[in-house]
Amino acid sequence: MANQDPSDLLPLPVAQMHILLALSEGDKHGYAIMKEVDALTRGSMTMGPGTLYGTVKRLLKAGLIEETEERPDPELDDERRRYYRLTGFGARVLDLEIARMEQLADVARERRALARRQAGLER
Amino acid sequence: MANQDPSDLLPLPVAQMHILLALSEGDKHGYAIMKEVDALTRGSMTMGPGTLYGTVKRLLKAGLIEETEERPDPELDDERRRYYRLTGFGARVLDLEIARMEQLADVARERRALARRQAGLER
DNA sequence: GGCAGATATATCCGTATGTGATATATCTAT
DNA sequence: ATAGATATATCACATACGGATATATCTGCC
Repeated sequence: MANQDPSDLLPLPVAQMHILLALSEGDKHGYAIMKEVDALTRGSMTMGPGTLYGTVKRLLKAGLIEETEERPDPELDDERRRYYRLTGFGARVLDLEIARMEQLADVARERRALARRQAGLER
Repeated sequence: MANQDPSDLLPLPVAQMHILLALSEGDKHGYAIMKEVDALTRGSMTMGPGTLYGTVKRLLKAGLIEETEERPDPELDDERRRYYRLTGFGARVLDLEIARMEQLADVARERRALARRQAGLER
């Protein structure tokens, strides 16, 4: 456990960010997370099993996600699955990471616009 | 060289993103880049020399930045410095990375807002 | 002149992260 | 029954990051 300051974990590695985001919709099992990432990025980011299961292990260890015993309708279920859930701590980290990305993207966009304007004037 | 599709390089590692961003303001030498990153993130991200020089090497190799012979006023200069410049290719990659971050942050914010609303209703 | 501290680059090494390949097994639809 | 999708897991390699260390120069100050 040992839940430190969530901002210590920033910037969050991309794979971790994507998994937390997928789980923010609700509990999901590993394979479903992979599909979700694929869908969300319209295929521009494909997360293979190596990245997925390795990263899930790290997220569990860091307490950002937890495995849950709750399972959907037995009809829809599949024994093999292992379901994961975002913890409160994980949600806090995710929110901070989103804010970090937004801030950085904002500053970056401004700078690039300025740079393009200057390049234009020099011609 | 071998300049492939810039989108192949996404997502850009954080350190690479920050260095490209620093250079989007104009040519800079390594140490100045470190300071810039520190300033831009208000100290929340400190880039040490290991990360800096290692990442610069990768960026050069990938053709995202290049070393320039142009130097400022001899009065302001320092022999030890090595100046770097964003290449056209690097600028394209940076723009794509900014767009990726914005898109992801937007979707993420929406999802989190929705999740919070649902958590509220369940109470 | 000499000293202290900031500036500047560079490399090393351990750790963290990411990815493709491979393996194994179960489920689903035909 | 069998083919292909679903599902988890691990391995080995590659890339990325970060602290520590080393070396040297510059700048301001006394």
